[in-house]
Amino acid sequence: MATKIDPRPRDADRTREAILQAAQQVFAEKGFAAATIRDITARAGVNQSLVSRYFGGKLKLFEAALEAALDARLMTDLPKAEFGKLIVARFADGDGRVSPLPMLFRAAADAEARSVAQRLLHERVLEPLAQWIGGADAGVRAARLMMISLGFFTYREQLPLAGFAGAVDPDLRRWLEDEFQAIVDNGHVRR
Amino acid sequence: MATKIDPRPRDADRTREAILQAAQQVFAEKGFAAATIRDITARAGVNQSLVSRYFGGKLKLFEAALEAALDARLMTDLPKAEFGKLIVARFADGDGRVSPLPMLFRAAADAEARSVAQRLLHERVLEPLAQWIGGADAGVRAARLMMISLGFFTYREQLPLAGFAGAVDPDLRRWLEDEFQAIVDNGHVRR
DNA sequence: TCACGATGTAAACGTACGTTTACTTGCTGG
DNA sequence: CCAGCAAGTAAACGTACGTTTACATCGTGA
Repeated sequence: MATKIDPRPRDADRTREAILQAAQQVFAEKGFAAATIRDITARAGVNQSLVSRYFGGKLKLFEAALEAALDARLMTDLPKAEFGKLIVARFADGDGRVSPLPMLFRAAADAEARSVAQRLLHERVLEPLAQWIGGADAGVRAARLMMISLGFFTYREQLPLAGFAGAVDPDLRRWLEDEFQAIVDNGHVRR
Repeated sequence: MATKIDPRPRDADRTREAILQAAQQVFAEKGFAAATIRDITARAGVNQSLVSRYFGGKLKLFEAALEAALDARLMTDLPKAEFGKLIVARFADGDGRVSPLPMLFRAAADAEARSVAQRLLHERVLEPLAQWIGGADAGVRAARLMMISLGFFTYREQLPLAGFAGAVDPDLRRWLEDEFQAIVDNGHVRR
């Protein structure tokens, strides 16, 4: 028999990364409580015990996965001039990355995961967002942005209704674009 | 020893109702997966096996509880002229009833409960809402109303941030009122 | 070379859950 | 008065989970 070439030689960093990526997917799909370590590690192709070894448990893995997902800048990398169109396109059509938003609010069912999500949402999303928006009422405008985003995601991915699971209704899309654009412009919807 | 007066004589209907009310509370607080039958029945003061006996299982109990919570009209009982102010007051300040919205989206973590929530949300909330709003684009406007409501609840109760858990910021409140009012008026925000 | 730590695995453990079963208690119609 | 059914209970069952443990395997520095 030919010498077996192991396609995945022993590499702790690579294994850690594989677990982390699988965790991002599974946590985003199923939420914290419904996601199982057996599912995550199976998707990563590694043994289940490695989660405890490398991350210290399920909650710590969730925290690491959420933080990694939030590492990619979520909104503040877009040009303000066309923010509305671009952010709706990113949310509605996807851009290939795993969005951290489903992870954020699907985690809320579990009390421990919720407190982690709260802290990270505040530190990594809301504060940078308010800074990026700027101005006196930046906090309120960031909150509005967050509320609409969460509502959109909840409505679209969490409770997808008939006729809404696919493409977004053009009128609804235009309203979303206007709202998002108004928030970064001056807080008022221009119509 | 004096004769013991049982404060809760055998009464299947009363027991059923006690379970149903406890279920509404616990499901709203913890979501479907995190809520346990033992917790619900303990709060109702009855044996755990009665859930299977009276409702046929946890999922059926959830369906019954959600349907009962949705029985109270959620939005369409308010006068359209002051809809914005009143609906925000109901959402932000509460009106004593158990709101079905937390149940709705906290259920979304579980796949089976989610499909139940989807169907009931559509049948019992969105369709009556669109009918109540009326007009050609009633569907889109109902969707906007639902998105903002879900976003508000998610942001407020699910991921309560520092400074947002208590009273709602006056500016944010005004924005919410305007948005809600505009949806029932003509779909456009008047400013 | 080879012992030893790093890496990975399989199996077992303890726990908590939803559900079912066997049983007890209380009421009521004839 | 009492048989029979409704109502309620306690305990057990089967399962799935996160975690831990004991063991196997690989690579590498002295």
